Amino acid sequence: MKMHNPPHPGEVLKELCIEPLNLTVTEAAEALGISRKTLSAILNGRAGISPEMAIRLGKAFDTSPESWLNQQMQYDLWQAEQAVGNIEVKRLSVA
Amino acid sequence: MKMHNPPHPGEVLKELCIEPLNLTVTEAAEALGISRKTLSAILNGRAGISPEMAIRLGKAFDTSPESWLNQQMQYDLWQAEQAVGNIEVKRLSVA
DNA sequence: TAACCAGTAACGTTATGGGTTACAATCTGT
DNA sequence: ACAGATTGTAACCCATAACGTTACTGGTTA
Repeated sequence: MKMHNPPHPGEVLKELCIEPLNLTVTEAAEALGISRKTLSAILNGRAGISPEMAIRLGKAFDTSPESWLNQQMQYDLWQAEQAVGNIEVKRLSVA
Repeated sequence: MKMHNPPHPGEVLKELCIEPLNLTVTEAAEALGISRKTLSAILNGRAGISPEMAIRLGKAFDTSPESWLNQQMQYDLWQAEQAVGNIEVKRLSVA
């Protein structure tokens, strides 16, 4: 039932992009055109990947913005499912 | 180059879910457990699909929350790409 | 020791989701 | 034509979140 909680995209960013290239947070932030604080927040899971940030990451690391936003979506969805236990919604489908 | 602007998920929701079932906005909002105003905003493209809303839509219409969030992601990404013309980002990839 | 690096707290700005209430316009059925 | 339902939307409130600057603190290293 795919019950594994998805990693925060910031972790992936750190482990797959920043660390392999031996980049400091300061350097990376500068290259991305954002503040050191903002990147730090992302890397430490205290901020999500915004659409604009996904574009920046895509350009910097030559990846697709969608891949970043997809990870973020999986993460957010998981969080939301945990947060709201069972919402009361009437079924409206034909089934 | 896939230069078509993605439809707002609200349009899709209206055309594929609300209208086919002959639901009024008021009824649908009530069934979803949200305010009429909130649903109206979504249907008219003035609000996006939040993760929690995607869960509600998934339960109500027996669809996957991911499908709604995916549409929202495509829409947001396209908007962001239009908004920020060309952001200045240094390339950090190995290539 | 001095320089750099990272996390983070404090503060402000802007944007967005969501709720309630209320009003005006439009259907719709009797 | 009149009454009720339906809808968009404005006004106002609240909470959250992204982003920035400044500044402090602790750790690492040349």
